[in-house]
Amino acid sequence: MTEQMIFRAISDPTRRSIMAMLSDGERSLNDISAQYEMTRPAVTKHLKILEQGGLISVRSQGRERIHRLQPEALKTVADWVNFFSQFWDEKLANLKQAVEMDDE
Amino acid sequence: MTEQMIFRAISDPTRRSIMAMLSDGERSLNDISAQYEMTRPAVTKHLKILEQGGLISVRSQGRERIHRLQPEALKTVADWVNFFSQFWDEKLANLKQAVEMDDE
DNA sequence: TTTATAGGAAACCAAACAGTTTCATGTCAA
DNA sequence: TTGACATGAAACTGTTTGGTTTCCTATAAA
Repeated sequence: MTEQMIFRAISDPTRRSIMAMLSDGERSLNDISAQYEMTRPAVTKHLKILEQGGLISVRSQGRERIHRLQPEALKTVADWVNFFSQFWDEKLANLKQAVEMDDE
Repeated sequence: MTEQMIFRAISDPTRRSIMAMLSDGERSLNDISAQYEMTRPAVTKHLKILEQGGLISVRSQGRERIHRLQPEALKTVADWVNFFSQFWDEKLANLKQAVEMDDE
């Protein structure tokens, strides 16, 4: 679950689309692959990469595999973007800093 | 400069490293490639991909090519992450929304 | 206890990617 | 105006990636 695994996982449009789908709730592999034109094994590979990046979790339920979004993994990306945000939006950066201070 | 071009650009660790370097100020190709073990043409290719994603701009100055960070391009990524941030941090999401409202 | 359903695994493929080497071009400085 | 320097461009290469097809396993339902 390195930083690179996360950036790799979100670099593909299909995988970002799957994340959006899962933001609406859990889905089985069948449910997910039904939404795409590619074959089921192709979707399986995308899900594996998302799981390796920590962006989703998977559990078995009977003969199904249920996939759930793990959005906290995106904190890594948020932090990375936030470092650069200071160069384009001082106000937002300051507010974010305030929020982080407040958390401690 | 599609969303995909941006996500592609930031998916490579060398390119993210170059962005960090440029956050400190403009750099020529020579300055940049001196920091990496790979050859200059390899760095050139990375810079081209960053440029295509709108993350850097390039200008000629004499025989040099000066590269400058364009962090605003990361707003696209920030927006995308922010959509998911509502699922992990309500407080931060609300504050961000307030900032956006305030901008209009 | 068959049969249908949900998924896993392996072998394969073409295209994209990250890198190299080699050579050409433009600009600055003696 | 010659030499050094900064870069561009093209051809090539090995590996990764996103996809396929085929076959196998496990669970649920008839």
